[in-house]
Amino acid sequence: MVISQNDIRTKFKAQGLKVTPQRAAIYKALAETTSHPTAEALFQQVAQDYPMMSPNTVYYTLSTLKEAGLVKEVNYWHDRSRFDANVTPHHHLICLDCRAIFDLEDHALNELQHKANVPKNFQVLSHQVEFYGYCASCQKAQRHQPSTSSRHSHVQSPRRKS
Amino acid sequence: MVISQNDIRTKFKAQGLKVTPQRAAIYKALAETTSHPTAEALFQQVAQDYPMMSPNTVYYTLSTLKEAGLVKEVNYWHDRSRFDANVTPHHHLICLDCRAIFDLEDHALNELQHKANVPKNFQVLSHQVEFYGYCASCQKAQRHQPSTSSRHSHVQSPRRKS
DNA sequence: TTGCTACATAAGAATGATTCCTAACAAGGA
DNA sequence: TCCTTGTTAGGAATCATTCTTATGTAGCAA
Repeated sequence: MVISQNDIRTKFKAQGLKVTPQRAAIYKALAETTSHPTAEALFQQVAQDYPMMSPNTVYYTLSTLKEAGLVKEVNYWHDRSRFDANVTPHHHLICLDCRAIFDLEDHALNELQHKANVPKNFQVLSHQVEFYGYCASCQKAQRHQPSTSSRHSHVQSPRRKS
Repeated sequence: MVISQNDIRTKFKAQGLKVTPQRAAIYKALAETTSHPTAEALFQQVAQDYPMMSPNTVYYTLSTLKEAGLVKEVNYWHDRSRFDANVTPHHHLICLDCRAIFDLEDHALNELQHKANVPKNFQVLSHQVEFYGYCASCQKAQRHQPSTSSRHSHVQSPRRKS
Protein backbone atom coordinates (compact mmCIF):
# COMPACT_ATOMS: atom_id res chain seq x y z
CA MET A 1 0.00 0.00 0.00
CA VAL A 2 1.49 3.33 -1.10
CA ILE A 3 1.41 6.22 1.31
CA SER A 4 2.15 9.82 0.40
CA GLN A 5 4.32 12.31 2.24
CA ASN A 6 1.16 14.31 2.81
CA ASP A 7 -0.59 11.41 4.48
CA ILE A 8 2.40 10.95 6.71
CA ARG A 9 2.59 14.64 7.55
CA THR A 10 -1.10 14.66 8.40
CA LYS A 11 -0.85 11.62 10.63
CA PHE A 12 2.20 12.96 12.43
CA LYS A 13 0.73 16.41 12.93
CA ALA A 14 -2.45 14.91 14.30
CA GLN A 15 -0.35 13.36 17.05
CA GLY A 16 1.77 16.45 17.60
CA LEU A 17 4.88 14.82 16.19
CA LYS A 18 7.62 16.66 14.34
CA VAL A 19 7.96 15.57 10.75
CA THR A 20 11.58 14.70 10.04
CA PRO A 21 12.84 12.96 6.92
CA GLN A 22 14.14 9.97 8.88
CA ARG A 23 10.97 9.59 10.85
CA ALA A 24 8.83 9.81 7.75
CA ALA A 25 11.01 7.29 5.93
CA ILE A 26 10.77 4.79 8.76
CA TYR A 27 7.03 5.12 8.99
CA LYS A 28 6.66 4.92 5.22
CA ALA A 29 8.70 1.73 5.05
CA LEU A 30 6.63 0.15 7.78
CA ALA A 31 3.31 1.32 6.37
CA GLU A 32 4.08 -0.13 2.97
CA THR A 33 4.72 -3.68 4.06
CA THR A 34 2.69 -6.34 5.81
CA SER A 35 5.75 -8.37 6.76
CA HIS A 36 5.92 -7.17 10.37
CA PRO A 37 9.60 -6.32 10.13
CA THR A 38 12.09 -6.09 12.97
CA ALA A 39 13.75 -2.81 13.85
CA GLU A 40 16.87 -4.08 12.18
CA ALA A 41 15.08 -4.93 8.93
CA LEU A 42 13.60 -1.46 8.83
CA PHE A 43 17.01 0.01 9.46
CA GLN A 44 18.50 -1.99 6.58
CA GLN A 45 15.84 -0.73 4.23
CA VAL A 46 15.78 2.91 5.26
CA ALA A 47 19.57 3.10 5.41
CA GLN A 48 19.65 2.68 1.64
CA ASP A 49 18.22 6.17 1.29
CA TYR A 50 19.74 7.60 4.47
CA PRO A 51 23.26 6.24 4.79
CA MET A 52 23.90 8.23 7.96
CA MET A 53 20.90 6.67 9.68
CA SER A 54 21.67 5.10 13.02
CA PRO A 55 19.88 1.97 14.30
CA ASN A 56 19.32 4.04 17.37
CA THR A 57 17.08 6.37 15.44
CA VAL A 58 14.99 3.46 14.29
CA TYR A 59 14.49 2.28 17.86
CA TYR A 60 13.78 5.76 19.11
CA THR A 61 11.38 6.50 16.28
CA LEU A 62 9.50 3.23 16.62
CA SER A 63 9.11 3.84 20.31
CA THR A 64 7.78 7.33 19.64
CA LEU A 65 5.38 6.18 16.94
CA LYS A 66 4.23 3.40 19.22
CA GLU A 67 3.41 5.84 22.00
CA ALA A 68 1.57 8.00 19.50
CA GLY A 69 -0.48 4.98 18.46
CA LEU A 70 0.72 5.07 14.86
CA VAL A 71 2.45 1.72 15.01
CA LYS A 72 2.00 -1.41 17.04
CA GLU A 73 4.47 -3.89 18.39
CA VAL A 74 3.10 -7.21 17.22
CA ASN A 75 4.80 -9.31 19.84
CA TYR A 76 4.14 -7.08 22.79
CA TRP A 77 5.39 -9.79 25.04
CA HIS A 78 8.80 -10.14 23.49
CA ASP A 79 11.08 -9.03 26.27
CA ARG A 80 11.89 -12.26 28.06
CA SER A 81 10.85 -15.86 27.73
CA ARG A 82 8.06 -16.96 30.01
CA PHE A 83 7.42 -20.63 30.71
CA ASP A 84 4.48 -22.78 31.61
CA ALA A 85 4.25 -26.45 32.57
CA ASN A 86 0.61 -26.45 31.58
CA VAL A 87 0.85 -27.72 28.03
CA THR A 88 -2.86 -28.19 27.48
CA PRO A 89 -4.56 -25.58 25.29
CA HIS A 90 -5.46 -22.49 27.23
CA HIS A 91 -5.38 -18.74 26.89
CA HIS A 92 -3.99 -15.74 28.68
CA LEU A 93 -4.93 -12.49 30.35
CA ILE A 94 -2.01 -10.10 30.23
CA CYS A 95 -1.82 -7.09 32.51
CA LEU A 96 -0.38 -4.12 30.66
CA ASP A 97 0.68 -2.57 33.92
CA CYS A 98 2.34 -5.18 36.14
CA ARG A 99 2.87 -7.55 33.21
CA ALA A 100 1.43 -10.53 35.06
CA ILE A 101 0.04 -13.35 32.94
CA PHE A 102 -3.08 -15.16 34.11
CA ASP A 103 -4.50 -18.33 32.67
CA LEU A 104 -7.89 -18.39 31.04
CA GLU A 105 -9.67 -21.66 30.44
CA ASP A 106 -12.46 -21.28 27.94
CA HIS A 107 -13.48 -24.28 25.94
CA ALA A 108 -15.18 -22.15 23.30
CA LEU A 109 -11.88 -20.45 22.54
CA ASN A 110 -10.22 -23.80 21.97
CA GLU A 111 -12.44 -24.38 18.97
CA LEU A 112 -11.47 -21.21 17.15
CA GLN A 113 -9.03 -22.75 14.75
CA HIS A 114 -11.79 -24.83 13.24
CA LYS A 115 -14.06 -21.84 12.89
CA ALA A 116 -11.82 -18.95 11.97
CA ASN A 117 -11.46 -17.77 8.44
CA VAL A 118 -7.91 -19.08 7.92
CA PRO A 119 -6.67 -19.39 4.31
CA LYS A 120 -6.63 -23.01 3.24
CA ASN A 121 -2.96 -22.98 2.34
CA PHE A 122 -1.89 -22.23 5.91
CA GLN A 123 -1.76 -25.38 8.02
CA VAL A 124 -2.82 -24.49 11.55
CA LEU A 125 -1.49 -26.65 14.37
CA SER A 126 -2.50 -24.62 17.39
CA HIS A 127 -3.64 -21.21 18.46
CA GLN A 128 -3.74 -18.95 21.44
CA VAL A 129 -5.79 -15.95 22.46
CA GLU A 130 -4.26 -13.12 24.43
CA PHE A 131 -6.41 -10.58 26.22
CA TYR A 132 -4.67 -7.34 27.17
CA GLY A 133 -5.86 -5.07 29.92
CA TYR A 134 -5.57 -4.42 33.63
CA CYS A 135 -5.70 -6.94 36.43
CA ALA A 136 -7.72 -6.31 39.58
CA SER A 137 -4.77 -5.03 41.62
CA CYS A 138 -3.61 -2.62 38.96
CA GLN A 139 -7.11 -1.22 38.48
CA LYS A 140 -7.21 -0.45 42.20
CA ALA A 141 -3.74 1.05 42.19
CA GLN A 142 -4.62 3.34 39.32
CA ARG A 143 -7.23 5.09 41.38
CA HIS A 144 -4.56 6.44 43.67
CA GLN A 145 -1.37 6.78 41.69
CA PRO A 146 -0.37 8.58 38.50
CA SER A 147 -0.09 6.28 35.51
CA THR A 148 3.58 5.54 35.23
CA SER A 149 4.45 1.86 35.07
CA SER A 150 4.74 -1.16 37.39
CA ARG A 151 3.70 0.15 40.75
CA HIS A 152 3.40 -3.07 42.60
CA SER A 153 4.83 -6.44 41.99
CA HIS A 154 3.01 -9.63 41.34
CA VAL A 155 5.80 -10.27 38.98
CA GLN A 156 9.27 -8.93 38.41
CA SER A 157 9.28 -5.78 36.34
CA PRO A 158 10.57 -5.65 32.78
CA ARG A 159 14.26 -5.30 32.31
CA ARG A 160 13.91 -2.08 30.42
CA LYS A 161 11.72 0.93 30.84
CA SER A 162 9.21 0.19 28.10
CA MET B 1 -0.60 -27.87 42.47
CA VAL B 2 1.76 -30.31 44.21
CA ILE B 3 3.69 -32.75 42.08
CA SER B 4 5.57 -35.78 43.44
CA GLN B 5 9.04 -36.95 42.54
CA ASN B 6 7.39 -40.04 41.16
CA ASP B 7 5.16 -38.08 38.84
CA ILE B 8 8.20 -36.23 37.61
CA ARG B 9 10.19 -39.43 37.13
CA THR B 10 7.33 -40.94 35.17
CA LYS B 11 6.92 -37.93 32.91
CA PHE B 12 10.64 -37.71 32.25
CA LYS B 13 11.03 -41.42 31.54
CA ALA B 14 8.10 -41.30 29.16
CA GLN B 15 10.07 -38.81 27.10
CA GLY B 16 13.37 -40.66 27.45
CA LEU B 17 14.88 -37.95 29.63
CA LYS B 18 17.42 -38.60 32.34
CA VAL B 19 16.16 -37.72 35.80
CA THR B 20 18.63 -35.44 37.52
CA PRO B 21 18.01 -33.54 40.74
CA GLN B 22 18.44 -30.15 39.06
CA ARG B 23 16.16 -31.03 36.21
CA ALA B 24 13.50 -32.37 38.53
CA ALA B 25 13.72 -29.29 40.74
CA ILE B 26 13.31 -26.93 37.81
CA TYR B 27 10.33 -28.82 36.47
CA LYS B 28 8.79 -29.07 39.91
CA ALA B 29 9.10 -25.35 40.48
CA LEU B 30 7.50 -24.60 37.15
CA ALA B 31 4.74 -27.18 37.55
CA GLU B 32 3.74 -25.80 40.91
CA THR B 33 3.08 -22.24 39.83
CA THR B 34 0.75 -20.58 37.36
CA SER B 35 2.76 -17.39 37.27
CA HIS B 36 4.53 -18.12 33.98
CA PRO B 37 7.95 -17.33 35.38
CA THR B 38 11.04 -16.26 33.47
CA ALA B 39 14.12 -18.46 33.38
CA GLU B 40 15.72 -16.11 35.83
CA ALA B 41 12.84 -16.33 38.30
CA LEU B 42 13.04 -20.12 38.19
CA PHE B 43 16.76 -19.93 38.73
CA GLN B 44 16.29 -17.70 41.77
CA GLN B 45 13.86 -20.14 43.28
CA VAL B 46 15.68 -23.36 42.54
CA ALA B 47 19.03 -21.91 43.56
CA GLN B 48 17.77 -21.76 47.13
CA ASP B 49 17.95 -25.56 47.27
CA TYR B 50 20.83 -25.95 44.82
CA PRO B 51 23.33 -23.19 45.51
CA MET B 52 25.71 -24.51 42.85
CA MET B 53 23.03 -24.25 40.20
CA SER B 54 24.02 -22.26 37.13
CA PRO B 55 21.55 -20.11 35.17
CA ASN B 56 22.91 -21.99 32.23
CA THR B 57 21.40 -25.18 33.52
CA VAL B 58 18.01 -23.54 33.76
CA TYR B 59 18.17 -22.42 30.15
CA TYR B 60 19.43 -25.79 28.98
CA THR B 61 16.85 -27.67 30.97
CA LEU B 62 13.95 -25.52 29.84
CA SER B 63 15.01 -25.96 26.27
CA THR B 64 15.17 -29.72 26.75
CA LEU B 65 11.80 -29.90 28.47
CA LYS B 66 10.34 -27.74 25.77
CA GLU B 67 11.53 -30.07 23.05
CA ALA B 68 10.13 -32.98 25.01
CA GLY B 69 6.79 -31.22 25.16
CA LEU B 70 6.75 -31.05 28.95
CA VAL B 71 6.82 -27.28 29.11
CA LYS B 72 5.72 -24.51 26.82
CA GLU B 73 7.15 -21.12 26.14
CA VAL B 74 4.21 -18.79 26.60
CA ASN B 75 5.57 -15.98 24.49
CA TYR B 76 6.88 -18.07 21.63
CA TRP B 77 7.47 -14.92 19.70
CA HIS B 78 9.76 -13.26 22.18
CA ASP B 79 13.04 -13.09 20.34
CA ARG B 80 12.89 -9.72 18.66
CA SER B 81 10.35 -6.94 18.41
CA ARG B 82 8.21 -6.98 15.30
CA PHE B 83 6.31 -3.89 14.18
CA ASP B 84 3.16 -3.15 12.25
CA ALA B 85 1.69 0.12 11.00
CA ASN B 86 -1.72 -1.52 10.83
CA VAL B 87 -3.15 -0.52 14.19
CA THR B 88 -6.67 -1.73 13.54
CA PRO B 89 -7.66 -4.95 15.31
CA HIS B 90 -6.52 -7.98 13.39
CA HIS B 91 -4.95 -11.36 14.02
CA HIS B 92 -1.92 -13.33 12.97
CA LEU B 93 -0.83 -16.54 11.32
CA ILE B 94 2.64 -17.45 12.49
CA CYS B 95 4.79 -19.93 10.61
CA LEU B 96 6.72 -22.14 13.02
CA ASP B 97 9.28 -22.85 10.36
CA CYS B 98 10.25 -19.63 8.59
CA ARG B 99 8.79 -17.46 11.34
CA ALA B 100 6.87 -15.26 8.95
CA ILE B 101 3.83 -13.47 10.33
CA PHE B 102 0.76 -13.09 8.13
CA ASP B 103 -2.24 -10.92 8.83
CA LEU B 104 -5.65 -12.44 9.33
CA GLU B 105 -8.75 -10.30 9.11
CA ASP B 106 -11.72 -12.02 10.66
CA HIS B 107 -14.48 -9.89 12.03
CA ALA B 108 -15.83 -12.71 14.15
CA LEU B 109 -12.53 -12.90 16.02
CA ASN B 110 -12.73 -9.20 16.83
CA GLU B 111 -15.80 -9.84 18.95
CA LEU B 112 -14.16 -12.41 21.20
CA GLN B 113 -13.49 -10.15 24.11
CA HIS B 114 -17.19 -9.57 24.54
CA LYS B 115 -17.95 -13.27 24.40
CA ALA B 116 -15.09 -14.98 26.17
CA ASN B 117 -15.36 -16.11 29.70
CA VAL B 118 -13.07 -13.48 31.20
CA PRO B 119 -13.27 -12.93 34.97
CA LYS B 120 -15.11 -9.72 35.75
CA ASN B 121 -12.26 -8.25 37.72
CA PHE B 122 -9.95 -8.22 34.74
CA GLN B 123 -10.52 -5.18 32.56
CA VAL B 124 -9.96 -6.16 28.93
CA LEU B 125 -8.87 -3.46 26.52
CA SER B 126 -7.94 -5.49 23.49
CA HIS B 127 -7.11 -8.97 22.37
CA GLN B 128 -5.31 -10.82 19.67
CA VAL B 129 -5.47 -14.35 18.30
CA GLU B 130 -2.35 -16.12 17.10
CA PHE B 131 -2.54 -19.19 14.91
CA TYR B 132 0.60 -21.31 14.78
CA GLY B 133 1.42 -23.68 11.96
CA TYR B 134 3.09 -23.86 8.58
CA CYS B 135 2.76 -21.44 5.71
CA ALA B 136 2.29 -22.65 2.15
CA SER B 137 5.97 -22.40 1.21
CA CYS B 138 7.17 -24.27 4.25
CA GLN B 139 4.67 -27.05 3.72
CA LYS B 140 6.04 -27.53 0.22
CA ALA B 141 9.62 -27.37 1.38
CA GLN B 142 9.02 -30.00 4.01
CA ARG B 143 8.20 -32.58 1.36
CA HIS B 144 11.76 -32.46 0.14
CA GLN B 145 13.99 -31.52 3.00
CA PRO B 146 14.64 -32.90 6.48
CA SER B 147 13.03 -30.89 9.23
CA THR B 148 15.75 -28.65 10.53
CA SER B 149 14.84 -24.98 10.69
CA SER B 150 14.43 -21.99 8.39
CA ARG B 151 15.06 -23.36 4.95
CA HIS B 152 13.99 -20.44 2.91
CA SER B 153 13.61 -16.83 3.69
CA HIS B 154 10.46 -14.82 3.59
CA VAL B 155 11.87 -13.27 6.66
CA GLN B 156 15.24 -13.04 8.32
CA SER B 157 15.94 -16.02 10.51
CA PRO B 158 16.10 -15.83 14.29
CA ARG B 159 19.31 -14.70 15.83
CA ARG B 160 19.73 -17.87 17.81
CA LYS B 161 19.15 -21.45 16.93
CA SER B 162 15.86 -22.03 18.75
C1' DT C 1 13.03 35.56 7.12
C1' DT C 2 15.58 34.77 11.39
C1' DG C 3 16.43 33.20 15.90
C1' DC C 4 15.17 30.11 19.76
C1' DT C 5 13.94 26.15 21.97
C1' DA C 6 12.77 21.67 22.43
C1' DC C 7 13.01 17.63 20.56
C1' DA C 8 15.54 14.43 17.07
C1' DT C 9 19.61 12.28 15.42
C1' DA C 10 24.15 9.85 15.38
C1' DA C 11 27.76 7.55 17.46
C1' DG C 12 29.60 4.95 20.80
C1' DA C 13 29.41 2.76 25.17
C1' DA C 14 26.67 -0.04 28.34
C1' DT C 15 23.19 -3.47 29.63
C1' DG C 16 21.48 -7.91 30.17
C1' DA C 17 19.07 -12.15 28.50
C1' DT C 18 20.57 -15.86 26.20
C1' DT C 19 23.89 -18.88 23.92
C1' DC C 20 28.45 -20.97 23.16
C1' DC C 21 32.43 -23.53 24.73
C1' DT C 22 34.63 -26.69 27.56
C1' DA C 23 35.98 -29.52 31.29
C1' DA C 24 34.31 -32.17 35.06
C1' DC C 25 30.23 -35.10 36.49
C1' DA C 26 26.69 -38.43 37.00
C1' DA C 27 22.41 -41.27 35.30
C1' DG C 28 21.33 -45.48 33.72
C1' DG C 29 22.20 -49.38 30.96
C1' DA C 30 25.59 -53.41 30.28
C1' DT D 1 30.67 -51.85 39.17
C1' DC D 2 32.13 -49.70 34.77
C1' DC D 3 31.24 -47.00 30.48
C1' DT D 4 29.06 -44.10 27.60
C1' DT D 5 26.60 -40.30 26.78
C1' DG D 6 24.07 -36.66 28.04
C1' DT D 7 24.21 -33.01 31.95
C1' DT D 8 26.14 -29.45 34.72
C1' DA D 9 28.88 -25.27 36.04
C1' DG D 10 31.53 -21.56 34.89
C1' DG D 11 33.13 -18.24 32.13
C1' DA D 12 33.32 -15.96 27.83
C1' DA D 13 30.76 -14.38 23.78
C1' DT D 14 26.70 -12.62 21.24
C1' DC D 15 23.58 -9.29 20.04
C1' DA D 16 19.08 -6.74 20.44
C1' DT D 17 18.09 -2.93 22.82
C1' DT D 18 18.90 1.07 25.78
C1' DC D 19 21.68 4.85 27.69
C1' DT D 20 24.54 8.96 27.26
C1' DT D 21 25.91 12.88 25.13
C1' DA D 22 27.01 16.18 21.70
C1' DT D 23 25.27 18.12 17.55
C1' DG D 24 21.50 19.11 14.35
C1' DT D 25 16.99 20.75 12.90
C1' DA D 26 11.66 21.29 12.82
C1' DG D 27 8.50 24.48 13.87
C1' DC D 28 7.00 28.33 16.31
C1' DA D 29 7.32 33.34 17.33
C1' DA D 30 8.90 37.76 16.42
